[in-house]
Amino acid sequence: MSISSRFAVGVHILTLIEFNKEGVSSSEYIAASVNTNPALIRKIVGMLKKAKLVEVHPGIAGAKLAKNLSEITLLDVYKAVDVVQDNELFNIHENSNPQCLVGRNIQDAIAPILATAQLALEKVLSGVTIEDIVQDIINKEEQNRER
Amino acid sequence: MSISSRFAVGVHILTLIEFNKEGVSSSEYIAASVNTNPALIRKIVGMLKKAKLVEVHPGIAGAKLAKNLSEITLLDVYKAVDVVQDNELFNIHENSNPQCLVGRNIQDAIAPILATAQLALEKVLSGVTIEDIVQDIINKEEQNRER
DNA sequence: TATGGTTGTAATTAAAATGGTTACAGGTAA
DNA sequence: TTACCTGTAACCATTTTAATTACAACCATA
Repeated sequence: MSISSRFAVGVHILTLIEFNKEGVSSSEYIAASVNTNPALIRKIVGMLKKAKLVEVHPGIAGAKLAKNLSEITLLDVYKAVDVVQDNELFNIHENSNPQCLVGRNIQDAIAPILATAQLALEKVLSGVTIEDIVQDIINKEEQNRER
Repeated sequence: MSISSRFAVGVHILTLIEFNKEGVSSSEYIAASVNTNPALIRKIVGMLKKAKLVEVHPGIAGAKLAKNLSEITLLDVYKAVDVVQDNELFNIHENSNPQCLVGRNIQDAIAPILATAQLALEKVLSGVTIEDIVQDIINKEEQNRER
C-alpha cells in the first residue's frame, strides 16, 4: 500500500511550471520532464486547476501558477489530487461481528486515533510550500556545480 | 489508496485476546468476531507472533498476549503487520527525466518531507496502547448500558 | 497409537486499484 | 482552413488485496 504517485507528480508539475515560467509549459513539455504520457499530465493538471492552483485554458498551450509560490503548500497539492479522501487513509475492516463486545466497538475505538494520525501527517505537508521545494532544488544544483 | 485493513484487524485481534483472556482464542474464535476466514486470522496472528506481540504454538489452540497490555502500542501493530515498509508510505514517481533540472532533483527534494510526514503519523500511533483501546471499549459499553 | 482438533503456509481466485494509453471532441490562434 | 492544444471518456495491463481452499505438521488425550 502506498499513497498515489499523483501527489509527487503534482508537486513536480508545479515546480516545473515555476522554473519554466518564462516559457510555455504544455502537457507535452511537462510530460517530458516527468517522463510519462501527456494525457496523464493533463489529467493531473486538471485536478490542480480545479483546486485553483494553476491556470490553464482549452486550446491555449501552457499552464501557469494561479497563486504565489509561497502560498501553495504540499497539503494543497495532496488534497487537490485527492490521493486520499478525508479520514480514509486507513482501511478499517468493516464487517466486524456486532454480537461480539469487541466487534461492535472496535471501529469507533480506532477511528479517532487514525484520524489524528492522518491529521499529523497532513500538518507536516501544510508546513512546506512549493517555494521551499524550488529553493531546495536550486541549492542542490549549486552544490553539484561546486564539486 | 489506503493502508491495509490488516492493521485494524491486528488491533482487533489483540484487543479480543485480552477480553477473552480467561478463554481460548483460537483462530476460529477470533475469525467469528472479525467476521472473516480463520486462515486469514492465522496469517495475521503469525505476523504478530513474529513481532513477539503474541504467543501461539502449532497444534495448541489459542493465542495469548506476549506482553503487558500497556506495553503494546498501535505502532507496534502497524509495524508488525507491515502495511508499510520504512519510508514508503508515499509513492514517488521513479522515472523523472534526469536531463531536466527539476526531473533530476525533485525526488531528493520531496523524499525527506514525506519521511517526516510519515514519522509524524507513526508518532501518533506510538502514543496509543492496546490498553487504551480496551478501556475505551469498556467505557463505550457502559455508556450504551446507561441509555 | 489412533483420533480430533489446531496452527502454519502454499497456492489459487476474485475483485479492486493503479498507472498508463489511445482516441477524439472541442477550443484557439494564425 | 490549418495546426496545435486542452479536456475527457474509454480502455488495457499490471499489481495489490482480501479471501479462500487445501493440506502438512503438530499436539493432547482417550
